[in-house]
Amino acid sequence: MVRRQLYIVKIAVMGKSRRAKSRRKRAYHHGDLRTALIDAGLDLVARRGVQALSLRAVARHAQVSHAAPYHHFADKAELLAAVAAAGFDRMVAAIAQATVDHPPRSALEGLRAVGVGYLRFAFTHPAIFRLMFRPELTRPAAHPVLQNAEARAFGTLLTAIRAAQRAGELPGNDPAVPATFAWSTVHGLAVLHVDQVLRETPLGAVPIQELADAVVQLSIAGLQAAPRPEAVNGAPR
Amino acid sequence: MVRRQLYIVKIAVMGKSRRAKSRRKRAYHHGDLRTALIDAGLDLVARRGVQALSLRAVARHAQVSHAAPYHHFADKAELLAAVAAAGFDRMVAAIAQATVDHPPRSALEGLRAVGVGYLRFAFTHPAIFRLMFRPELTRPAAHPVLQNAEARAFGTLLTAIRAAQRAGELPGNDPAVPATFAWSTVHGLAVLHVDQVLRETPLGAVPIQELADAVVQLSIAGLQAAPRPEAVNGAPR
DNA sequence: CCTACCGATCGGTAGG
DNA sequence: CCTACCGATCGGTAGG
Repeated sequence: MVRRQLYIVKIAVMGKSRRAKSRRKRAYHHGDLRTALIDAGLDLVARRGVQALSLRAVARHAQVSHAAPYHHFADKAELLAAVAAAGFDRMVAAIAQATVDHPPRSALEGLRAVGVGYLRFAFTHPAIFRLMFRPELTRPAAHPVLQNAEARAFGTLLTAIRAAQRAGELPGNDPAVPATFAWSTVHGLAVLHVDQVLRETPLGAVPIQELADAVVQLSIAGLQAAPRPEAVNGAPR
Repeated sequence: MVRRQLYIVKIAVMGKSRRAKSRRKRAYHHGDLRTALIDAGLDLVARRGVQALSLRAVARHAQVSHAAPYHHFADKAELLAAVAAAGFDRMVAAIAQATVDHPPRSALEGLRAVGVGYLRFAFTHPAIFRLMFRPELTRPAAHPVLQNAEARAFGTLLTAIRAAQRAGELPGNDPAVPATFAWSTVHGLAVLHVDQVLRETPLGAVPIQELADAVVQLSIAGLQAAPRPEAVNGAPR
């Protein structure tokens, strides 16, 4: 307790003398370093990419020593998992915003908004998106915080599928396979774009937004057509 | 020239004395170190994952000093790009094998075989697959070898789509959007599985092979339904 | 929450 | 193709 007081005093003085140079500094020392580190991680990954996300770099970005994070996180993976979890929460917000921007007039349009929101988030925050799906950095199996955030994000998709099924706009009543398919579709486009793979193919010419709309559209078309597995067996349309 | 002879003699002797311990060693010194390094990279990534692919580790795995690779590759990225390119070639082979295993009776079945082959490769060689789509490690823009290999792989999909369009089994005559959609679909499932994301959702229960078949099926269904963009606007089936 | 320190690894180069 | 070496960075811990 006594020690903590001393820190705050010391830092307040430092903050004052350097205020012009880095105003952000003082804000990080009001007792919420944990949040400050997560914000620093989000900002750093957005600026410099996943590669730059060392524990020391995040600490530097938050203006603390590289030993400080260990006060709030067991190790590097736990810190990055928390950053990734924050990313999933932002993705959920982006999806919610997409349904606000284009109020759905049907359950299927609600589903489309989920896909559009997912892609919008990935395209707007490519580096964070990358981190969110890099299990060797975040070790999701060991970090319930991250798993829960993932579950919330996935839940928005699951809910939209279930709603469409209940409304009779999609066949079946088990959302598992349709959800996997819809997720695969938008996730695939997201990573192909974010990893700049499309750019190296003839497809690079088509504007990404056009591809995004088309892919979401085709995905829903596939879901609607679901209960005809024999269609592929060669019979012409 | 003289120097090279000396190396070979020296290594031959070493190889002899250690033959029981590492038979592979001698094979790496017949003048094709480049290939040996690529093979070592493929083997190493499969065993220990993308994380383990340092230039030095690859050299170690190939039983040469860590300076040796610079004789054949400008830097680490060029080596990893060559490994990734070899991965794309193996993927093309896997796709070809899938069409052999299940000879298509229609253009659409040919397209399905491409998707199944893609997924089979990803599931069989997850770590190599990961490397193939990690541009920060391979810097594809700087390595034509890799870009060409990517183009060959993508070409198999493009060809299958075009064939289906010409046969009248798929609508339209521009393969760009259908190819992007089909690729996104299988690629999305591949990375969600390889990155073990599905495992952390309720979907983890469904066997991956079942998901793979369903996703390919639904993808093709979406392509067939393509020319009805108004279908999503709420009209019940 | 900081300073100081550890061992380890890395990419790359000199120089033969 | 090797040995020896460089500078840099890293994750983590001691110890206060």
